Amino acid sequence: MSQASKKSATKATTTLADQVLTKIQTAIIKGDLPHGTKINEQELAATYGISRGPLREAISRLESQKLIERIPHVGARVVSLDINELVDLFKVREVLEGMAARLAAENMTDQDITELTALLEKHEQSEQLQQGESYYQDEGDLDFHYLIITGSKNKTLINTLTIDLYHIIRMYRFQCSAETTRPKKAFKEHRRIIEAIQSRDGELAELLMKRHISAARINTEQRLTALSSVEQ
Amino acid sequence: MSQASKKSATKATTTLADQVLTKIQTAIIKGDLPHGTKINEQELAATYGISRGPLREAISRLESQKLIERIPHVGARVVSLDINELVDLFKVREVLEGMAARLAAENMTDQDITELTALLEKHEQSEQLQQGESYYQDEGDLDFHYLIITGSKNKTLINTLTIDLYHIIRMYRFQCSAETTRPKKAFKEHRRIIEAIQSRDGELAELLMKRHISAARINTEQRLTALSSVEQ
DNA sequence: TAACTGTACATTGTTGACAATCACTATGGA
DNA sequence: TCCATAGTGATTGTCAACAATGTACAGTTA
Repeated sequence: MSQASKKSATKATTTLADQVLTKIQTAIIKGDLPHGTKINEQELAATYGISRGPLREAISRLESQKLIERIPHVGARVVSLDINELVDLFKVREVLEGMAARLAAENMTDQDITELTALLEKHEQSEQLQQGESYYQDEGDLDFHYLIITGSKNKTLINTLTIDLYHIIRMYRFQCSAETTRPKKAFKEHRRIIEAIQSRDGELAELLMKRHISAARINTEQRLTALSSVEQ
Repeated sequence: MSQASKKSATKATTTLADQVLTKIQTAIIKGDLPHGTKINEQELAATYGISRGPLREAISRLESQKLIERIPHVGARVVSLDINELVDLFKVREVLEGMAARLAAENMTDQDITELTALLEKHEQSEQLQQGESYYQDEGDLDFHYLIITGSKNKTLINTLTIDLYHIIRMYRFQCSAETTRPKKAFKEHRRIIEAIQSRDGELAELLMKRHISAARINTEQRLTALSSVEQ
């Protein structure tokens, strides 16, 4: 009965601002709203068929997710990726997700770990199926990291990573198709991390996660510096 | 002198939402709006003499600063401190500020370090003057940490610590007068951290900062568990 | 008495109009 | 030609009224 009242929560009883928020989120992440795009309030409001009120609410949240930047009386823009800032982000990720892996090894329940291994096996299959296609692998990789983050059971850590930092990471990944060059390596690294968590070796899990992200960072740096030198 | 510019900026050409934001911030941090207080929009709007529009904007930002929590169609409440969550926060701080100290040792300019040592000496004087008074010491401690955080020159790290996490830390400190019991110890720890940064020893700076925050956490845990057992 | 139901009230979500501010252009002067 | 400045248009900030939702209370029924 209480479920009957809440079953409609699927999409019926959310607020307008929430609905539009997710739409704009995906638009930014997928690149439909490219970096640096000026956000015109009444234009966007008209696009989504809502008033400026809820739109501004959505913009406010997007700002807290670092997906857009706002200047008073001037307006909002989709955040633009600077290589140095991206490297900074990776370094913070390295530390925080390393911590998450350590805590996950300590605090995950056995069932949590079971789910994690199941996810890994699912990746193994899909990876064999679509070798070059990095799209799903990327989303799967995010799921992997997400499970470990939540497995840490540290609320501040979870919020910081999933709310404050991860949206912009998703954006970057989607638009740069980050892991295309090293999917097999990344997959092996995932497996080792899980093994460390299974054996409740927090220290090792932290070390491996740090290396995993560090490798991704270096890979990214090389790609982007090469890219920017071509542009010039 | 940065505080002087900050003061004038408050009333110059900021938006209404901004002005009210800072007012509510301090109200929450100082405890004028106690933990768990329901936030009534039109009531607060009337209090500050503004409309509900800018007030909702301010609430939105307070939410992103973790000072209040919101439920759609129900309302907003001032966040209430749970001991476990506070410990979680400290642990994340430990890792991130440790990282900040390491990066500060690597990236701070000589002038940055000069300012840092000047701050320390200022603390030394004021500490001798007002032994028991923890008020200023707390704010000074925050300045110390703030300088090191910004000294890391890592934008993501700076934003995460100063915007996403530090407001709630300030709230806790102010209301629980955290460091009253160990001001001298804390001061010595500060000095050693600075020495490590001066000698550009990032590893040592990180270690010392982690210990410094860890000690504060343990101190806090003991105080709060004692407090809660008394309440029961 | 306890639980359920429906109604009335209070609060939040949404809207469109109005005011304040900024960016751009053109005009004038040096 | 260049710079400064004032005017114009567009955009954001603010407001007050309206709609939708949740909450509390009263009344009814088992």
